[in-house]
Amino acid sequence: MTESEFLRRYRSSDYPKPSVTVDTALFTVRDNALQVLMIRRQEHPFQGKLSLPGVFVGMAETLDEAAARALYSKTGLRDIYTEQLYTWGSPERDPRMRVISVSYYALVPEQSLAPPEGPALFCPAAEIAASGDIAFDHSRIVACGIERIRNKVNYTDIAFSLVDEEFTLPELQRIYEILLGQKLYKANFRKKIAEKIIPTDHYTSGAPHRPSRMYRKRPETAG
Amino acid sequence: MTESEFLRRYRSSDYPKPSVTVDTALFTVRDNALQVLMIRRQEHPFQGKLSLPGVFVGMAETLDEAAARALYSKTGLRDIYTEQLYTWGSPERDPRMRVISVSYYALVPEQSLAPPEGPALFCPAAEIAASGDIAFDHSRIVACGIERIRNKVNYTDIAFSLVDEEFTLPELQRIYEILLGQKLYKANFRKKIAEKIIPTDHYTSGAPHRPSRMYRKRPETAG
DNA sequence: ACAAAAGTGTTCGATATACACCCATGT
DNA sequence: ACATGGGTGTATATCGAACACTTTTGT
Repeated sequence: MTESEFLRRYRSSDYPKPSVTVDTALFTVRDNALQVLMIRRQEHPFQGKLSLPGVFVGMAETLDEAAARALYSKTGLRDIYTEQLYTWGSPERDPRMRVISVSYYALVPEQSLAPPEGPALFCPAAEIAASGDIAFDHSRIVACGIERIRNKVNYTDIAFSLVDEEFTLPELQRIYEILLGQKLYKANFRKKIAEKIIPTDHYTSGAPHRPSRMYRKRPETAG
Repeated sequence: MTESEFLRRYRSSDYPKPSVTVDTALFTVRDNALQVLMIRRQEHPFQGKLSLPGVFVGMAETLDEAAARALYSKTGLRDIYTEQLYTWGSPERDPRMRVISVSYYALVPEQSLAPPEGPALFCPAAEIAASGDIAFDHSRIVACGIERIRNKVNYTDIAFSLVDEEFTLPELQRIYEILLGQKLYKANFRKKIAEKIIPTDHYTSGAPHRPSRMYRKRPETAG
């Protein structure tokens, strides 16, 4: 039997088929805290509880596309920093039926976000991660996202995804401090990121102290 | 409508349902190289090509259980170090139908493995990752596993999963060197792992040089 | 005695930590 | 003038890279 013949005879309904969703934790830094976009559920199951924005994976889209679709529908934003987190497959995680959830996280600067509307709202991520009253296993997904972010801050440039295109170093340092959960020394911080940034000739103004210079992220040097 | 009423009326067949598999890359160090267990496919699709051992996820089992099941059926081993890698969801990755693959990797010491039988065989992982002639996207999964291992070697204890319960430091160092792809200095290596090991009073013998002491892994200190 | 590999102490340089000080602005 | 936070130089501690040397076995 040739491969094409095999494929013609193949009956995919012979195999068990769970549903697959993509649930996305959208993080931003607001009010000196890492916050995550949650949805107050209007429908069963878990009506009234908070959950992450999620979509069923369409039969013709990739998982990344499904995540982008979910984010676009909630924020109107495209080209957000997005990364797959983990896949959750406990048979009891959804009371309706067997649902396997591929979780993603995304990072956006606060400035690029419109105020959330309708059932969407931002919540301190640490509180969601610690709460026992969140829909599905989404509390654990948020916890997983926080951990991943904290791990990657020090050896990648993900923190830059949380500031605008042009930013000051005090701003950027505050982001690092919030993600790491600790104060950093100004001088040391600047030495460490010096190679990752490019100065502009813009300065802030209006504050009752010395203006701060604005910078851009230096494009990654390949190799 | 109450939640239980909602659940009674819910028709899960209204939603798209891809198939979900778990594909597991079982790594070991053999012949001074990182090797991975591959299966020569007896059936379509990709008949005759190499693929990773995989199973369809049963409707009542977790993903971890599916991975353990796949490993047990190929190796007869239980309680192997196993970790989820990444989930692959391109619509074209399987020519039969839409299949989403949750990939895992596992690490075992060579000594605990029986010689592979039937269509199973060990292949140098780097070759599989570089090959363009592997079934599905399994070449990329292996590449992803190699990268993950290399990243985790330095800040976790995964290398210990590749040696027996009792091991010598030259043995362990060779594992590290193979995973990292570079020679290490004996003295520095020993200083670094000194806190992770406990000496036994066993020694190797028979070799035409000084015997080496055997060690065990020190149990993780919580906190 | 010698080869071979196990095992240990010490130096050197890079990096991170900590602190001290200067600078520019609004009030 | 001064309070406030932006911005920079310098000393110290810590860690890893590199090397030199000693030890124990089989032949």
